[in-house]
Amino acid sequence: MTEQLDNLSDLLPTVDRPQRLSEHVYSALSEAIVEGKLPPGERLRETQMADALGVSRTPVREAFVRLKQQRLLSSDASGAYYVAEWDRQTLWEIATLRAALESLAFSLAPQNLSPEDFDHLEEIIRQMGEMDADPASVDYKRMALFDFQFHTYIWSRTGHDLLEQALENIKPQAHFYMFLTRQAGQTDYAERHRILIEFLKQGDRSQVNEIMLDHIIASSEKAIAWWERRQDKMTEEKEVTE
Amino acid sequence: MTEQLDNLSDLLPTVDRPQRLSEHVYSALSEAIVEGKLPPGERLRETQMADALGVSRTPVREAFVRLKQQRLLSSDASGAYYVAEWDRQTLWEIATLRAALESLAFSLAPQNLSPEDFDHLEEIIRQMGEMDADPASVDYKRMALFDFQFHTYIWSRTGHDLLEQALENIKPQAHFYMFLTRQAGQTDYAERHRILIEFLKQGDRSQVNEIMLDHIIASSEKAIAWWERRQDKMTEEKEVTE
DNA sequence: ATACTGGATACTGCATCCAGTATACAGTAT
DNA sequence: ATACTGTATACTGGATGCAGTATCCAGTAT
Repeated sequence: MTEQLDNLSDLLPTVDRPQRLSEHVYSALSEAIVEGKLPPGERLRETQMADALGVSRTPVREAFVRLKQQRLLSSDASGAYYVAEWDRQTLWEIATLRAALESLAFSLAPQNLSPEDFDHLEEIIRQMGEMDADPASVDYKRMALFDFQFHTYIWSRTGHDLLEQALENIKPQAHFYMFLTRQAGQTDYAERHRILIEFLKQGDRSQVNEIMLDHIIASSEKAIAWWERRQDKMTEEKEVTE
Repeated sequence: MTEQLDNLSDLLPTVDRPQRLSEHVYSALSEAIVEGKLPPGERLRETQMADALGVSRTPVREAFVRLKQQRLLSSDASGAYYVAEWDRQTLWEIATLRAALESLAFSLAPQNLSPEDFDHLEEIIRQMGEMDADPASVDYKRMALFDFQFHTYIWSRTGHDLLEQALENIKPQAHFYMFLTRQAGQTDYAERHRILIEFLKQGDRSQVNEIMLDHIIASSEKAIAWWERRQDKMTEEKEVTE
């Protein structure tokens, strides 16, 4: 047993360590909040949540803290946690912040994009196009998946870990935003992303802000209007129940 | 006792709640790290830190998690924590990310700035000028204070909570960066901020990126060079000690 | 009935405890 | 001596315990 095997780590698959429980709790909660399964304003209790998920309070606590930082939860002076109630202002903040970060991403990525990368991105757009063409088949979750595949791919090509993480952090909110625009009837995802590819290929870098503002914010009014209508409806229903 | 006092909260000073312990731990650690009191690469143990600060492990844990998110700590697969070791790449990431966020801040703030706000900002610059004029008296901590007063004031005028928080989150890193540029001999703080005021007053908004890149990144090479020299020196010293 | 007050209940923040795993070290074999 | 291996120690993630405080509700006074 004295042979040299200095490339062992290349040969063997890495054992995947069990994720931290707080990660699970975090993703379960962020998904539920974004999809509206946990109604805005709802109070969340550590104990209750721990019991529901079959874990102790510690990981729940950690997830709560993180969700609060991301504005998916809010908390009052006494420390009680609530599902955040978003309004026009919040949605605007999310959109503008994301636009600023994506601008940086899109101004950095081009220098690291190979022809193969573009093939990959175009394949994603092709699939988006299929869904756009047949609105009946539209499944917002699948479309969201494509959208995020596209954007996270760009993020990974920025060579900028901190930026990548910042974008990752507002992903749930962006996800929610996408959920809205889709509900509001948007069906030109492929086309809108094709514009981005064009920009990456040969765009004028100084235009990056306008491009991103258009991509992310332009459709916001429609989405927000839809959101506010839904809000009203939910409030009514609540009043009936009570 | 039936008089009406519906403006009670205006009359009485609010009782200041005791801050969370994890906040104290967080700020103590971030300061220590930024000022190099905790050497990069140093392993930090929850127990040790808890004992040192006279608290239990729980708040220390919470602070560690937050510091890790902000890249002030790193941790390996086994979960052990270390003071982050920054390199040229990290410093570049911090500077570019901050520039992107400040760009957004500086494009939003002008519409909310009153003449009084400008008076306030100019007063800060005046004090900076005094320190610049007399390099011998320079106290980096005091200058950092002015710098942050200036910037956080802008942040608070953006009307964008999420952005404000994002900037607040990279404040320790920005602070460290400032610490570097100061060591590297920069003495034109007042002048550099005067440019920003000019921009806020009447600048061409589409130039915001260039302005911020200049303000934040232009001096980075000097700072990074200084940093790398310091790194080398510290490594040598360490070798002597060992 | 409505408004107030006191006490029971419940929840959060912090401390401590426990289990599983990594690290350090000493003893053994080469 | 150097390399290996088994054990003892220590550390982290997660569970639980405890104290202080907020919330809820019933009983009393108006």
